[in-house]
Amino acid sequence: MTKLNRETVVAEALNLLDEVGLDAVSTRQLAKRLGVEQPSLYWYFRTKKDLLGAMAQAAMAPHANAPLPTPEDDWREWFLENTRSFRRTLLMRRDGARLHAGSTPTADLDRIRRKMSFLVDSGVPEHDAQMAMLTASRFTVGSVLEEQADSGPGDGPDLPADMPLIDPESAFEAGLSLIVDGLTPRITA
Amino acid sequence: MTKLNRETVVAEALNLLDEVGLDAVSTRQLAKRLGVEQPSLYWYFRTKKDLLGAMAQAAMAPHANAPLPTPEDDWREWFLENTRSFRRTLLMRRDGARLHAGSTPTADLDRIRRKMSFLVDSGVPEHDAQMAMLTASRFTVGSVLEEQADSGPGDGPDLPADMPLIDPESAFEAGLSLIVDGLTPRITA
DNA sequence: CAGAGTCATCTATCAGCGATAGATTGTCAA
DNA sequence: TTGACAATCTATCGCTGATAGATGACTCTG
Repeated sequence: MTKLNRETVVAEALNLLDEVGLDAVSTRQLAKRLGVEQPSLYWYFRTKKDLLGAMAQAAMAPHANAPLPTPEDDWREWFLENTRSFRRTLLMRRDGARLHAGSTPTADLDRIRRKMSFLVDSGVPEHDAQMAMLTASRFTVGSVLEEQADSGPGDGPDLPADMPLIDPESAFEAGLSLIVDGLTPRITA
Repeated sequence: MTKLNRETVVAEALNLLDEVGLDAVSTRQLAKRLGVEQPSLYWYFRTKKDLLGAMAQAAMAPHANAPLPTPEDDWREWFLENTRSFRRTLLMRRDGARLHAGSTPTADLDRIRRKMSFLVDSGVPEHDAQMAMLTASRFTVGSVLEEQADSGPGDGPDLPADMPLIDPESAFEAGLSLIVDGLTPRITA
């Protein structure tokens, strides 16, 4: 048996997550997949919450490792794309938004500061830049949370034809535009 | 023993929620408080998810029963106040946002339509009105979710003095302003 | 080479959970 | 008085996260 380690456990936990959903991720199912007994996992993680935290961090890696903006970038386009990247990453995993929201994310402060600096250098007042980043991120989490909400059988209440059930991506783009359009007139440059 | 009923169970469940938090709400604890054995609850609720759904609906009653806008209202002021009411209601209960997000809310379609009509009558294009309502509600859920995130001991990572930890209400108001400001220039009236 | 130490895993077990089956009681109607 | 139905009970199931403590397997030291 190839030896276990934190990364292997997290990787397999994310596979399990994708297959069965967050509520069905149990230490026993995970151990079974790893060919190991359930208490062995506790050598690598003090609690299941710790495991879920590590899973959340790993799941967000694509967004956390995406390139930072360069001074030539258009702030508006960058802000849109950055928020879309966040959303795409949440959508990559089943229940990605719940997993993310349930963890206490160890934010990469340096990364955030670089993004903020870029916006400030582009003419966005610091306070507005901070609020816009926060707003977009919370809006995104709220959106994906809803988009990924369990659509089990007998779930959806009657949809009246007169309010025609918007597609999640369009709704996200519309909200994102609203936020960016609210930010735009505050530019000083 | 005064007889049990759905409402009593839900009311006591919400009390329990406030005391111990969502993760610790169990049918056994709830039954104990009601002076009843645990399986008895299953007479009133088919599953625990059903109970949580009823709890969510009851918890949102203050917002769901708030007065609708009148034609004299200023749409901007009303939109702000409506979103604040939603936030306040989520904040009234411990883990209110998680409880709400975890349920499949049986939206009161007629209420929503009346709000939409008000906005449209105030000059907001229908599509923009719909997107703005959605955006504000998702932003609010995302915000309160974060605000209510378990702040157990040893939770908060080091806060550097240079990014000074914004207060939740101000951040919410700033984001809400951004959304309304994005909507404003789309008015046709 | 012997022994000590420590890493990683195991077995066994705990208390708690949501849920179901089926017996039992209480109340009201025919 | 009997029968039906509503509401609750007892007993139990399989599952969960977590802990204690034994065991095997390396590795380093003398």
